[in-house]
Amino acid sequence: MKSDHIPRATIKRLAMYVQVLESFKREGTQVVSSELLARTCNVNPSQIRKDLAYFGEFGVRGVGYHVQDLITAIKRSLGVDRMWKCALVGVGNLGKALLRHREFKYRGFDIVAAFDCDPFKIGEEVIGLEVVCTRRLKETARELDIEIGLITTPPDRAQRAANFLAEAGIKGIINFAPARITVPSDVHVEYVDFFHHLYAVSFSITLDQRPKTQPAAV
Amino acid sequence: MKSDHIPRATIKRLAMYVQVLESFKREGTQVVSSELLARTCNVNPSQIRKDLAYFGEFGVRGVGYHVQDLITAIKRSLGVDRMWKCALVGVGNLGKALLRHREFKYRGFDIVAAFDCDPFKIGEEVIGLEVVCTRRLKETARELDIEIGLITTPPDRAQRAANFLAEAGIKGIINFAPARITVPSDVHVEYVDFFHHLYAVSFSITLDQRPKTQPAAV
DNA sequence: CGTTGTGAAGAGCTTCACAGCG
DNA sequence: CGCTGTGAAGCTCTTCACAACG
Repeated sequence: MKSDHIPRATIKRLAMYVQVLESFKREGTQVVSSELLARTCNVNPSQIRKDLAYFGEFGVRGVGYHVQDLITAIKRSLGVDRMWKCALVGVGNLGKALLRHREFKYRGFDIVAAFDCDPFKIGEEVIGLEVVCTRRLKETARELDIEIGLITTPPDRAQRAANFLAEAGIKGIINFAPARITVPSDVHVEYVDFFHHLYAVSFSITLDQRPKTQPAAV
Repeated sequence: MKSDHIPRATIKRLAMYVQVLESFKREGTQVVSSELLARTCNVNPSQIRKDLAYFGEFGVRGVGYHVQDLITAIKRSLGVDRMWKCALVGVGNLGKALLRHREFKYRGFDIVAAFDCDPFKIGEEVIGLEVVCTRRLKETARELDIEIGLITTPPDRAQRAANFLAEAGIKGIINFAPARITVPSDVHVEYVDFFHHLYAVSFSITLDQRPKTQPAAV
């Protein structure tokens, strides 16, 4: 297969497969079929095989997939088989929480610098990382060879943070601020907004509870 | 229109529209066209009109949409025009961060109880909320009329938390733990895993940088 | 023999194009 | 006149069904 365009949804599922495969690994399972993995992930088995086929042939016919090998293969395909240096902009509640979150480093994303424009925060230390003035972002980021920026500012500061990051030659931005940003076309942006999950649950529950006198609705 | 099935993607976009509309409101804009909103959200204008049409006719032909009215209409459509009582299970780093996150209450999700099974954490207070033993979840949740559960346990405890929540008659679960869970079919589950955004950025950057000697590849 | 990998069919979402209407 | 609301067309992603093969 090895097609040239990979659906966004495939990337999302691959992340899920890794998650599930790692729990299989913890439980000592060495081999999985697409059928078993699919059941655990609530997707169609062919979906999994198709997703994997974008990147190569990782299975053994008649047997299935070797868990550890598949984890390795997916991680390599996604480019997370190495450490990415990240900078965080905006050391508020959310920013601090992310800085303290061990999972980032474990998953291959090392936050090596933290910036804020609040003079009261500059110089402060969060788990051994000194908060630096945002004005010094460009030089610091270049010095440290940072490739990815995490924006955790208030919404009205997000665009400015994005500008600084783009100027610093950063290649990718994950924006946790509830605001849209515009960046040069060579910078990849991802928006994190987990509230839509809360909204989705709220919506589903509300639907269930709305009286269904008329057959339509739902 | 008022169709009976609403795409998941529509819900996600509606959440984004609210976000963007609220920033328009902050800036004093009173009326927006689908074209302007679309440009800000990076989607197609008809997409927006179609998304809204699932729920009603909120616009004025020849004019556009009144910002505040549209916010209200979308929130009502999603069922977030009221306060939802939530319980949080797992008071670790992530759990504490969510408890401290003001945005939850602001967006209509009030975390009124926090549970953990670690005896050292039980009794501890996080922003004025006492951590309660998970074993008392069922009674407490019923007492407080809790409808939504947030799981922030380690992955191997997620299923147990889900079981407790389901038993307590909870209608929806947002699972922040990196693990799949199974619940009775009347419970709505949403998985929050923002790492797939990091993976997506990692993947995009890696693609850009991979030498394209052969036209196929990746 | 059982499971993968994959072309083809199918489903669902997005975009177009324009009628409808303030 | 301009923008919304919407049926129809277009397109992408998902599922099916089976050949390929360890």
